[in-house]
Order: sequence, then structure tokens, then C-alpha cells
Amino acid sequence: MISDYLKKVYIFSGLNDDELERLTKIVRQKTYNKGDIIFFDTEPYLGFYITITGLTKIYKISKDGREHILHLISPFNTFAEVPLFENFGEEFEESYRYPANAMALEDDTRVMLIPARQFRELLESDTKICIKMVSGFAKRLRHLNHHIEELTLKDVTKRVAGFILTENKKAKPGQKGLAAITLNISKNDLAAYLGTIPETLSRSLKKLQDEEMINVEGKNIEITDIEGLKEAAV
Amino acid sequence: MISDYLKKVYIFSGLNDDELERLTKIVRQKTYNKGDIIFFDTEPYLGFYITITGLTKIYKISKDGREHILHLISPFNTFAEVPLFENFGEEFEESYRYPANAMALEDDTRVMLIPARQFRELLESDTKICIKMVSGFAKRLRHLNHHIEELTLKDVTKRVAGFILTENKKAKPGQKGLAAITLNISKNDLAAYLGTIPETLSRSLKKLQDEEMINVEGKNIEITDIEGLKEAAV
DNA sequence: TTCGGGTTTTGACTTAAGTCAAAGGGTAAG
DNA sequence: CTTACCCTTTGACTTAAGTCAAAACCCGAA
Repeated sequence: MISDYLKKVYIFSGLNDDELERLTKIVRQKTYNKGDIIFFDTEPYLGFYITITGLTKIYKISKDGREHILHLISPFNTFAEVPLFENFGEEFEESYRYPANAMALEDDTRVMLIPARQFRELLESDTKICIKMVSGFAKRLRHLNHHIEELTLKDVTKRVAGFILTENKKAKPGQKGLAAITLNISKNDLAAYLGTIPETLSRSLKKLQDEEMINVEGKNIEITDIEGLKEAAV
Repeated sequence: MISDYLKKVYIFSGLNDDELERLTKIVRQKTYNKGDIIFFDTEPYLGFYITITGLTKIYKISKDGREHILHLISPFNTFAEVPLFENFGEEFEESYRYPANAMALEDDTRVMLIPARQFRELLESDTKICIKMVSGFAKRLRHLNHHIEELTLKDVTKRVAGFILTENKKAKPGQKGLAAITLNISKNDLAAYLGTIPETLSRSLKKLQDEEMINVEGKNIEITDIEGLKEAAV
């Protein structure tokens, strides 16, 4: 049921049944397979998306083909809302483009498209969504700030260490004992997310393993010395 | 007059006199000299700021002293609003910190502090500010996206070329003919903004000059080959 | 099971950019 | 006018990370 999904989306969590009903009428569902493009940054902007199942990467490509992943979008998170709000006062422009590319990273990645025009109308009449939206944007700004800080002030090994620690914190919050994470993306993608290339990522993981902080087995990374890892990430 | 300043701030541009009046009552003015710290990222969060005169840099420092500038804030722009909205539903936390450091870059840099608690109350009662806020955040997200793209996918010389072009566009929008920009920050700060160090910036500028695209004279940079520069920036 | 694709790792090499040290240059204060 | 300080540039060197090429690995389809 569409509205059950919508309820789990942070920005819609305060809506009542009537408002949800209105929303369900305007959303469009789409399903993608691994590697499918959801949109390119050259396409005209239709509206923003919600990931329902699977995983989506938001990324940019340089002229010579290097890729950088800005966000990884997991279920019930939104993406591509930014163009909706730039120049909000003015009439919605046909010329708006998506700010980056989006690709499904897993088979059966289901997303919902919320068309821009209709959603704008909904928003004008509802201040709750607006506050949620600001709050969501604030979190994303915080995330991007952190991302920039990592990219500019830390070397690759520190970034890898930091990534493992954050993933671990997300996975088991507040739990002690020997920790481990399982990557849900390829190491190629992880490299692109950490602002490097697969070869360098591989060497960094090896280095952390040689220093006996982690144990890498395919997509599983066991943390053997969490304090050391924290030290290595700063 | 305080309210005259406030009117020029984007997020407050839709307020009526009564609302402006309420706002003037809660703001606090402060003046800083070049090099003065406005806040550190370790300090408890009091509220957000508006630059009235002068220039402010928002920056992060690595453990070994390298600095990276995230934003340069010119008059009538706001900064440090993010902590205000994270976890908006919940009660305002004493434990919130500023997301980065802020320093005045010019003498007589005047700012206004909008205390968090009072502003939150104002916001709950006013949906116009909220929409402006989302819109402002959207612009900043776009800016950070672009910043990350530059940092990860382009070398220093490309970033320098790109910076000169954007500054030129800002300075004289829509004007043709031989163009020039004047830096309002030191080259040390420019380096920190472009994610590099002064020595490398110096060499990049020299390279662009040797390729006869620009002419650097102190803080003045004359563009001698704008098409070449555009090509060099991609 | 084997084949063939992509992914990951390894090794050898190159290069962009950082470090360190010193020399210029501009400017404000004495 | 001179000093002192900071900002900027230059040169010589080091290094982290990227490139290129090949091998190893992994896994699904035939």
C-alpha cells in the first residue's frame, strides 16, 4: 500500500490520512534493476524521488570519466528535492535540471516519483511538511559539510577508517563487543564515495589490516581494534 | 536602523513591519576586526548570524593545522542556521555545537546574532519564513554539491580557472568585453577555499598566466582569454 | 563443471600536489 | 626612512595517490 510507505518517509511523517490520500494520488511508482539510470543531470526536472526498496547512488562524473558519489540513498529516504525549492517564489521553470545523476545499485530498486508542480501546491497549503523539509535539508547540509571536511582535510586511509566506524555505529547503535560491518555496495562504489579509486581503497584497507585494526573478508569487515581505528580516523 | 538591514536578508524579505519589529527585539549586534573569531565549532550553539558589513569565513581545521574554507559570507547573508533545524521536533538542546569555525576577514565586520530559542518561536508562527528557509538551504546544498564536485573531480588549476569565471560572472552579470576581477580575500584564504595551499595556488595562477588566459597583478586578475579559461575550467 | 563477465588486488611507474626553506614584496608603525 | 611583519612567490624535494597493466578472484549462466 502506497500510503504505508509514505508514512515511513520522514518529511511525510506528520501528515494525516486525508493529506496522505492526496499525496498517493500524485505519486508514480517505478522499478529499476542494478545499473539502471534513474535520471541524468542533463534531464529536465520532473520532481523528487523516494527510495522504497533497494539502493540508489547520486553521483557526478568528470570529463575524463572519474566518478564521485555524493549520496547513497536507502529505503524511505528522499533525493533530488533541491531543484524544487530554488527560486521558490517564482513560477516553476521547465528549464530546471537534476543536480546530479542517479543510478540503482541493486535489482528491484523501487522508487516513487513525486511530481514537482503538484507537490508545490500541496506544500503551500501545509506548513508541517515545510518544517520537516527544512529539517531534512539541515541534516543533509550537515552531511555534506562533513563529507567536504573528510575529503579536504584527511587522507584516504583516515577516510576509510572513518567510514567503517560510522557504518558500524549505524548498524549496531549502543552495542559493545567485537564489531563488524557488511558492505552493501561494491568496493568500486565505495571508492567513488570516499573520493578515491578502487586500487587506492584496496591498499588502504590492506594497510589498516596490516596494522591489525580490521579484518577484511570480501564484503565483511571485522573490527579488531576499535580504539586504534578511532585513533587512525582523526 | 536594524530593520532596514533585516529587510535585505533573503529569508526575512517577505516579513511585514510587525514581524520585523518582533525580530529586531531579539537580535544582538556585534562587531569584529580582521582575524577575530566569531565562534569555534566547539562552542555551544546560541543562534545563527547575519553578516551586515565586512566578510566572514566559515572553515574547518585539520588536526595538523590545515584549513579548509567552506563558505565566504558577504553582507546580508546568513550563516550557522543548520543546528537550529536538526531535530526540529524535539526540545532545543543545550548540547548543540556550531558546525564549523567562523572568523571575520575584514576590520569592522558587523554581524547580528539571532538567538535560537526565540527565533524558533517566531518560525512556528510564520510559514513564509519557513519556505524562504527551505529555499535558502536548497541554494546552499546546490553550492556544496558544486564545491564537492570541483574538489573531487578537478585539479587545482581547473578549480582556479572556475573560481575566476564565477567571480567574474558575479561581478558583472551580462556584460561583455575584457573582464577582470578583484579578490576581496587574501591568496592564503583563496587557497584554503579552493582546497589547496598558497604555494600551489601561486603556481596555478602562474600557469594560467603563462598560457595567456589571465594577467595577475596583486589582487587584480584580468581575463585575457575568456574562452580559453572556460575550456581550462572543465 | 566450465566459461566469461565483472570485481578486486597487486605490482611497477608517474605525477600532481604538498613540504620545507628562503627570498621578495608591500605596508603600517615607529 | 627604516624596521618589522605578513603575504606571496620561487626553488628543490618528498610523498600520497593516481595510472596502467596484469593476475587473481568470484559468481552466475550455460
